Amino acid sequence: MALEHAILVSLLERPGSGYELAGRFERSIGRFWTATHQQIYRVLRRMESDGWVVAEEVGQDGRPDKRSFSVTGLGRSTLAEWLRAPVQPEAVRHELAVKIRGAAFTDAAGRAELLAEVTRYRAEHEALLATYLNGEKRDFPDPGALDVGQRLQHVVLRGGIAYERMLLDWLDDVLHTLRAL
Amino acid sequence: MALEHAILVSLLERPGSGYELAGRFERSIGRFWTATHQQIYRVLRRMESDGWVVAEEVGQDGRPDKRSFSVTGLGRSTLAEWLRAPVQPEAVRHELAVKIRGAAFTDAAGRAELLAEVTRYRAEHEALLATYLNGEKRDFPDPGALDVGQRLQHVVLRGGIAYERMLLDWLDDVLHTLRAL
DNA sequence: GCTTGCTATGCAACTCGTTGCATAGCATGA
DNA sequence: TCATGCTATGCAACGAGTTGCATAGCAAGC
Repeated sequence: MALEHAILVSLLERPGSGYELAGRFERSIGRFWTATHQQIYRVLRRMESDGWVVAEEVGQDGRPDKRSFSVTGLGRSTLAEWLRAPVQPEAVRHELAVKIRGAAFTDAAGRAELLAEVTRYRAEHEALLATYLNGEKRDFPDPGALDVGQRLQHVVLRGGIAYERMLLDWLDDVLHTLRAL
Repeated sequence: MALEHAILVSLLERPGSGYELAGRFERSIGRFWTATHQQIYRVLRRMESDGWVVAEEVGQDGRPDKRSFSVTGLGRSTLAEWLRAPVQPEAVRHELAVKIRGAAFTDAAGRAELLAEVTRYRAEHEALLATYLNGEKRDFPDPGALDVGQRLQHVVLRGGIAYERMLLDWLDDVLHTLRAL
């Protein structure tokens, strides 16, 4: 498991509350590690009791208090240790690929519906690519003048961009194949 | 959840036992949907009691009997229904991306170790790409003469190939970035 | 002769992830 | 004024996935 570590990285980049973290996991970090607020709160509580993070109560007027977390020395060294460990083989779960192979066992109407769904899915990822490219322009306008953290964030974002471009090309291939069936 | 559906597709392509399925999930299907034998046996039992698959006892000499499963009409229509449903947004879990962003919070020695790990990871995926390309040459030597099922299997394999090529290019970018830090 | 490995299936315990729901006050717009 | 939506946190229940272990006989190599 590594939600803990994704949270450590995010909190090192900037301390924040569980709610704020959930927001980041919807936006930036969620590009490469998804999590719901439930998971985040539960894991944060465990991390706090293990001494990886500490909370600071922040009173706010008009809304509930929030607990802003930051990473302790122990948290930092735990992360460093994890960074040294080999990358675990990923659990691949590509539903669309299953559906495409499954299309061999349905009729023409079913394949037509799949084609429509692939088209919708493609539009979704086209929009996502646009978001990434926008974010790149906004956050890394001058790639020559970045600090270490930014350069690493940029190379991860370039990975997302490369992935989306590859995906769009492949989806065109899929659409072509489905139409030619 | 869709392990059920991945199993349905695999059993429609060719009936087999839980053990055989586990093998396929290690090799071909596992490219886009991983599962252990435990998951497979448990889900198969549920699918059997729901009437999606039926088992045939096959006696074998010298080894335990096996139960070969095949898909029923109900299983087939369940799959058709699932094929019509929209693709669920995927749970992205890219550990390496977390580690790369985490590298901003470690020292030079830690970054050197990460660089070594990325190099190892790259070699692994280079080998995987070679396996895919070999499989393509073996299974689809004449792309003009394929039936519907094969054409769909081929386009999914092309997706795997495109993914691995993209990944290798990106890993080169990562290695370059880490070295230039 | 012994170990290792393959076919073949399964139990038990545990952790992780998901879903639905609850609270609570403020801001915003219809 | 009423509904919707945002900030902020949490419980409870369930389903999915992982890990360790167990059985059992045969084949192959050291």
